[in-house]
Parts: sequence; C-alpha cells; structure tokens
Amino acid sequence: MADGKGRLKAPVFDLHITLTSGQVFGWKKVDDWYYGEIAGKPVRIRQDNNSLQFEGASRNEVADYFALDEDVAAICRRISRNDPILSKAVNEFRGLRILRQDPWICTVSFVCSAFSNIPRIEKKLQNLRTRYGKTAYIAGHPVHLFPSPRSLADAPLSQLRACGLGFRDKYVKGLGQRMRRFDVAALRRENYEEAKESLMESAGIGEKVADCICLFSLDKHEAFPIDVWIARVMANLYSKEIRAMFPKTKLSYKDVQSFARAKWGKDAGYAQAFLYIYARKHKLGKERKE
DNA sequence: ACCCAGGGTCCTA
DNA sequence: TAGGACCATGGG
Repeated sequence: MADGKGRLKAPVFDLHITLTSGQVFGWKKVDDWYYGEIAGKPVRIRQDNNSLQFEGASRNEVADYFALDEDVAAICRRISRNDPILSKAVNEFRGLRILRQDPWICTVSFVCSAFSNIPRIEKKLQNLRTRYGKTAYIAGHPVHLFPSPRSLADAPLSQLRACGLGFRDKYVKGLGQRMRRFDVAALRRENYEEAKESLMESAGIGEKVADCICLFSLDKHEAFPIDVWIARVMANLYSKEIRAMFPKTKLSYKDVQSFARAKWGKDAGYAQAFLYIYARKHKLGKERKE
C-alpha cells in the first residue's frame, strides 16, 4: 500500500467542520471528496458515517494528520463541564478536531493571515501554490502542492507581492531563507513556551501567529491564540471570571491567555477552536461591545 | 466613503 | 511594559 488507499475508523470526527474551521487552508471540495495535501503528497479524502476514506497517503500519515489518536470525546467532556457556552458549542460542532499540520505550511499560512480575512488568505495561499508549487495528481484531479522554502526564498519580492501578500512579502521570503533555523523535529521537542519563543525570532511572527503555529502544527494544545473574534467572546462572555482574576487592569493578550490556561489547561487550544467557530457562526459580540 | 479582517513592527514615553 | 501610527487590500 505504497501510495495508500483505504479506510480509517474515525469516531467523534466531522471532516467538513474540521477542514472549514479556520485552522487550515487549501482543501478543496469536488463532489463529496476533499482534495489537498498530506505529507507532501496529493490526497483525497471523504467521510461516510464513522469512517474516513482516503487515497494518496499512507494509513499512518492520514491518521497522524487528523490526530486520530487523540481522545477528543474526553477533551470535550472536560471543557464542557460547568460551562454553558462551551457545552452549546461542543454540541453544535461535535467532531471538530485540531489537526497536526505540516509546520512549514502552517507557518506561511498564518503569517499570511495577518490583518486579513479568511477568503483573502485562501486566495493568497492558492496563488503561492499555483505559482511556486509542483502540480501533482490524485485520481485524475490536479493538486497544487505547497511550495518548498527554497522556491519561496528564491522568489522576487515583486512577484510575491503580486500574489496578494502585500507587506508580508518580505516575511514569507525571509522564512524561506531562514528555514535552516526551522528545525521541525526540534520545535516539536521543545515545550510550548520554548517553541513559541523560537518562532517569534522570525520577522512576521508575533504572539498570535506563534500560538496558531504551536496549536495547529506542533501539538502544543495549551496554546490559546487570540484574534478579534476570541477577544470579543472573552470580553463578552467571560468578563466576570476574568475580572475576578485581573481586577481593574485593561486586559492584555497575556491576561486573557493566562486566564484561559488557568481555566482549561492543556485543553485551552480546543476550547479556543470551539469558541472561534461558535462565535463566527452566531456573529457573537459583533452587535455589542463591553 | 467607511469599516472590517484568525496582526506585526517600530517608535515613543 | 503600554499605547499609538502605519502597513496594503478586497469585500460588505
């Protein structure tokens, strides 16, 4: 089974919700298959009931990408306890899983996310793939693979800018050039604080982007990325609890984050993921600020 | 025209 | 450490 084709049991899993939750970009749906990339290879995937059907990668690679070893049911039980908001979110979006993405792809993706929105992020990354990535085929369908660090390092800034990157062009080129310092195995070995700090040494990676990379590609599930949606949710729905911990002070990124880690611990990342899609779905906090 | 988007950097006090 | 200007851009 070299080029892989098979099925995996996938309990507590919703492929559509997971791939459209804002943690990953680039999966495209044609008919009932999702086309994308796993372990550098073109792949297509679909779900029927509790099994995941895949073509193009090995069983282990697919299981690893979707983190099927994770006991998500237990995580959901823990974060739902005594929390009506998360109880509703977990119930409505049952089957959301946090992926184990390729750190290089994840990093470029979230550097491109700065000061942008999801459709535009998708567009930029699609431009990078079609212009600098190899085209491969799965079941007769073309898949544009993500470009290598070298190919982005060699790209002229003007061309990167033309992909829609704007002021992020130099960050992306720089990441390609400094990929040596980007030892993935070493990053996974480091603990959360160390990995985050290492990531933030690169220009274009601040706290929020580093937290996204830690959470979505490095198994650091205590990371709690705070974007505008999460900031609104926390300010609106958890303000009392946060005030109890940080009276008076104007809430900073670190305040909200330490609150989240105190409340949810290693499950903070999962809590964040559910709060994020829940807030966006119901446009939570857009109508009133506190 | 105005506001927003899964922010970061750099300067100032 | 905290607050602000600025960065570029498409869509509502």
